Amino acid sequence: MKPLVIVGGPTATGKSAAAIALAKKIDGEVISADSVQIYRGLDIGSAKITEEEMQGVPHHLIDALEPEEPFNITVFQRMAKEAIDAIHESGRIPILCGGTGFYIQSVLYDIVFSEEETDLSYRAELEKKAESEEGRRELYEELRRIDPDSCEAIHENNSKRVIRALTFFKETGTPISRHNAEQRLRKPAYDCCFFVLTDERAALYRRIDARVDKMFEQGLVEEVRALMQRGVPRNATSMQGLGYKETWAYLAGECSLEEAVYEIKRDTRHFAKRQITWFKREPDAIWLDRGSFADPESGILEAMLAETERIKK
RNA sequence: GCCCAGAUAGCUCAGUUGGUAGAGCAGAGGACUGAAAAUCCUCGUGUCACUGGUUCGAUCCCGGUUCUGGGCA
Repeated sequence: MKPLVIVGGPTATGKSAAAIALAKKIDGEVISADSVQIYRGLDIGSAKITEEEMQGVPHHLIDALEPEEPFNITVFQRMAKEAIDAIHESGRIPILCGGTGFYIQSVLYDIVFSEEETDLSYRAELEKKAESEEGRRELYEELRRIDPDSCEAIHENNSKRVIRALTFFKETGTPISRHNAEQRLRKPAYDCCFFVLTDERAALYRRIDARVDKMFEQGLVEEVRALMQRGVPRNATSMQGLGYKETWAYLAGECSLEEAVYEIKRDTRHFAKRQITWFKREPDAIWLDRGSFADPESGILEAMLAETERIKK
């Protein structure tokens, strides 16, 4: 199996810097597993690292899409696999670095998704139906008919996932619950070192608050204004990013700047919690807690180097 | 100084016609396999400010004290 290093963890734990430091030591290249940094022009709000910070280490899947373009896990998976293959080809080590656990998993386990959705009208129809409460109930009953196991796993209120289950069945003729059960059995597709950077909760939250304040000092409002003026639609995938949707609301006059800042900090905290939950399911992850090192930067690098010896060969 | 209104969960507040109390937010935990920075689920004991009194029983009624608003001087 080919080697792959993964650097995951919640936001604001120093993943990017750790990945670069490691890349320089083991002759690696970085692939970003981040649903917002992929977009050109979304720099401040995504805490995208700069050219200088990259220190000459090649980075993939950063600035790879225009802000108007849609993005989802299948696009990510395809692009990430292409990058990994190319890096292996050149004899170097790919380092997948980012906070989106779902994306990381899709690569590590090489999850199979269904074919491209062809009938978009069906999905639109379901989405319209989901706007009302009785419509949502009907969708759920429909799901119960075709795939009762999914009803066990998906809550009635989670119409996003109910809709996906229904469209999946329509496209493939098989219940998504069966498909998911199969995918869950997959084993890692790489010889992998999976690091999860973390920190004591209070320290993490302090760092998140500081980072959000810094984003506004750096001009997040201007960044979002420029995207608006460029004509990026509000419902674009890129504008769902934390910091972007709230700043947009502020610029649209829907809330005060203080409210926007408060919400970004709060929602980023919630997000960090969800990220941690995601990584906890990973059985072979090596957790590196910043608080347990006298000097987190060098301590984490040393720990990573010791582990990656195994896959370098 | 006087008058009025408050004081209940970390915060904002509701409530108990007297039988020791509950929402939202915050916080915590979880799910997730084509929007994932998305979407969704679960979790609520706190000297009901303090202190006397009435009462079988007071957070609730009455008196006093302290504090916080607002008004009048």
